[in-house]
This record gives sequence, C-alpha cells and structure tokens, in this order.
Amino acid sequence: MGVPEGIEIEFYRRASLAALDRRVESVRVQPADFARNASASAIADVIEQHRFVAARRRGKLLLLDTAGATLGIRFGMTGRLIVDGHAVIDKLEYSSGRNDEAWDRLVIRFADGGFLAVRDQRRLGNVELNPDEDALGPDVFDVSGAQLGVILSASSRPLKARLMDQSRLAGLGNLLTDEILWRSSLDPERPADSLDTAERRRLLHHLRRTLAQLTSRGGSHTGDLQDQRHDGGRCPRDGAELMRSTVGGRTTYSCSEHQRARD
DNA sequence: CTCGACTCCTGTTAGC
DNA sequence: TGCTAACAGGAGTCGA
Repeated sequence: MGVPEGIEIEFYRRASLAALDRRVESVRVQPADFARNASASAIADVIEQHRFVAARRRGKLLLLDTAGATLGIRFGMTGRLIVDGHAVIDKLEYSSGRNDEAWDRLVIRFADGGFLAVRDQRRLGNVELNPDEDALGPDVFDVSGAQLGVILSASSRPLKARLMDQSRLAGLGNLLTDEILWRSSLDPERPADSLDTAERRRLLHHLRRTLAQLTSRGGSHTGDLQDQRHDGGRCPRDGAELMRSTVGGRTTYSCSEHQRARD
C-alpha cells in the first residue's frame, strides 16, 4: 500500500499517539548510519528514560517530542511503522511483502513491554535528533491559497518539480502529485509561474480534495490514475494515451489530451 | 536559480 | 530455464 507520502506519514502519526506518555526503556538504531545528525548512542542517551509527549508531522517527517528533545523520523520509500507489534500499513508499493525483523532500523522499547519500530527494508529513511523543521515548507494538508500562490509564482521550474520540492511544500510524493495534476488538468511540465489565477484555484481545490479522498480510501496509491501508471496506460477520464516522461528527475504519467493546452 | 548526474538501498520484473 | 540489468521513488550532494 501507498508509498510513504504525506498521507501515509499522517497514518503513522496517528498510530504513534499510542506511544505517548509511556516510559522509554531502550532505543536501538541499526545500522548506526540510519542516525543522521547525531550518533545512535547520543539519540539513546537523550530519549531513554523519558516519555513522548506529542506526535507531530510536517510533510513526510514524523516528529516525536519528549519534554526536552524531538526525534525526527523519515521513512524513505519502504519505511513502515510498527506499534506494539501492529504494522500501521501491511504492505507498501515498491517493497517486498516480506516482513523481516532484520529490517528494524529503529526500535524503541517501553517499560510496559510494548515497542515502536521503524521497519525499513531499503534503508532510505533515517532518524534525526531535533531536526530542522523549518527546512521544510508549509505542510500540504494545511497550505493556504496565498501560500500556494507564492510557492508557484516564485519559480519557473516545472510545476510538478516545484510541488514536490519539500523545502517549498512539504508532503507530496510522486504518486500524489501525478494524481493531483491529472485531476487538475494541468501539464506537469508547465513552468510553475505560468499558472493564472483560475488554474491556481483549480490546483488548490484538487490538492485538498485529493488529499481528503485518498486519506479516506487508505493511501497515496488509491488515486484514480494509479492503475494506469504503466506503459500503455490510458487516461481513465477520456481514454487517451497516457504519456510517460521524466519531470524533475521523476517518472511522470500524464494525459496526452486533457493535461495539454490546446489552442 | 535551475539543471542533470550521481549516490544510497534492495526486491521485483523485463528482457535476453 | 536462469541470469542480468533496469527500475521503482525519497532525498541528499555536487558541479555546470
């Protein structure tokens, strides 16, 4: 299911509420380089014997606060969260269905016997101590129209690349972005600053609607375009051939008809 | 500022 | 049948 984008991390955040207010007995990070800006033992020293008091999220970054420090967790492509033995998401796209404890990169054991673990087969995720949250743009779940306008108007990069730039707007991944642009009838390669007012409003509308809808459906992989995201796929709306291209370095599917300007 | 190229990481799959 | 190589996407770095 899904791939860890904003929606999945929000599921992880909700699940990690169950980890609040429980005394941390031990913290294990493995391999050691899964810890980014602090050593594994430094993280353990700061977290052990404390309790998490809040679970927050900014974009794809999960934030677990103790009274004195914040643990930041990134899930990469294949990272899953397991709380007290229950996987929040059974299976991710682009990842094996296998479920191997050897892939547990972060294990936080509580004094009551429960635990919270990050199981990441490919190790593209990481953990940080007191991560720089302001390196991320506003969260995609509550970005305002005015904020989105500024984000778009300040760059001539391709629209899709701009929307996926986590330092400008935090939370959109490849699948969500393709879905939103498809619903918005916008060409992913259009310069971000070329959208007029009506197009920006349309984009904001579909961004919000898509997030809400795919959240209730269960993940970023439940979009209407998803089944056709392959060679030879056809647009579910008008039956036209889907185009596969590379935008901002990422594989992109878009409709050769309704996402192209015609005059 | 923006870009492409390269890196990390490994299970799945396309192609020979 | 069995092997290899490309591919999947999140994210950082580097040089042009």
